[in-house]
Amino acid sequence: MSELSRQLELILRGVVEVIQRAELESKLTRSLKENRPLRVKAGFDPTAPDLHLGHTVLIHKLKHFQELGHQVIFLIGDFTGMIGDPTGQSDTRVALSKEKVLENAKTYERQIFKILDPAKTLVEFNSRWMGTMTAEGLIHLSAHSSVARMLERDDFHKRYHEQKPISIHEFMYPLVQGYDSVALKSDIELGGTDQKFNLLMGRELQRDYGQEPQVVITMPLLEGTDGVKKMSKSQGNYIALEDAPNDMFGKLMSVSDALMLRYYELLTTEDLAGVKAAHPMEAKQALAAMIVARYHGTEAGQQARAAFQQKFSEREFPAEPDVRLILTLADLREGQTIGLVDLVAKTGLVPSKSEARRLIVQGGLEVDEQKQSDANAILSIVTGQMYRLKVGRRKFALVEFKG
RNA sequence: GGGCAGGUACCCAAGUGGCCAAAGGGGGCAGACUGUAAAUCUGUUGCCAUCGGCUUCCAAGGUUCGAAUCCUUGCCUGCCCA
Repeated sequence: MSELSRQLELILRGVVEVIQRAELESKLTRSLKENRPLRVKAGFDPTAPDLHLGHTVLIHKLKHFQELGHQVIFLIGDFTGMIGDPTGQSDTRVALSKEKVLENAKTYERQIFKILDPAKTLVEFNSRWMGTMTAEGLIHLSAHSSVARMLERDDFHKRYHEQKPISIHEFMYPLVQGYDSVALKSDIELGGTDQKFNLLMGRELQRDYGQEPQVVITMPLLEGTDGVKKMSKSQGNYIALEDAPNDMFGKLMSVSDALMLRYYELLTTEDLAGVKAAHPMEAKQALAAMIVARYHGTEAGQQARAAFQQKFSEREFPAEPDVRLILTLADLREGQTIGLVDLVAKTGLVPSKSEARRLIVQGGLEVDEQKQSDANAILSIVTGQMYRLKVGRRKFALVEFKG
């Protein structure tokens, strides 16, 4: 197999679309001939402090390029993050402060290097060129596209017809992202399928600025834990790379069986037929352990699995409760008693007393493994004794009174 | 600048003087069941409380015995015209 086809095979694994395939091949051929690595860019907006599994689909693809000896550019959209990518959004996104964006960006670098080789990765911030662009420059940039062109985009189109607001600055987003490719002279840009419009804008702008247009490679979107919408920070359906091992494990277990297969497909190299043949719960636990191990180490993966089994499969009180509550005299009524509702509320595991009451009536409270469903019950507290509360399905508190 | 239509709970969305703490859906939570924090079914979903009370329907005023509902002003959004 030639070096070209070897590279192509790895590059094309799992991708949805390549625009244009022929251009990719000629870029690769030239790269090999001239022994000059291609500049491969993928951008991420630091709109939340965590990268999540959805991003890793792209990062793994970057990793492939890195392994093939190309120059990987991890672009942190600290400037675009302040605009907010309107892609797929039905509302204007809330603009983030510069401070917040920078704070988030810092953690990104640390997180990607769990996958990418730091020595071979170029980390860039688009504020480097956008932050110094003059108003004149911006206006010139915006002259490269038109309102009609923007409204071709389905998300804008919908919002426009649903009479929902579209702010002018949202039109700037694709332009700025496209300009990033000009500034970085990128040969290839990776993105999710939803990014196609933005990615293509890079090609147009590069042409306008006299550069050879980048090749666009789109990757599938990973659905979030709800199984429907794409995994996204703003939807809250994500599994962050820096989620604690137990959280990460639990979130993966809460995914539907169908979605589990999708995760196997996009996040692992496991044989899918084998996964389907396995017991769903076993398969899901194996997946969860695998992913936790990837980001927290093998041992953490094992431990998370054991903790999960203890807490949910066997419904035992966990080694480490969510809350340890020490009661003082001020918390108790006369005769050293406390109402159940008050007790549950004091753990802070429910937002209000009404919620605590509801939970109790519905049978969601256990004290020392005894279900307590009388909301008006009063508990006598013995000094120094530990009380183990199970609050709802997955929250536990250890309560003690020290006189 | 002018005209018109809107702003309801976490989200979407009914309600257009009392029967409204406010339909319905989504989401969340709980229970049952199970193979898991999956699926399914059921219940529940402002706050405080023993009956019952208190604060909500963009904001501030007003009309009324009584307002989410009517009036005034303001703020915000969309459409049409300029």
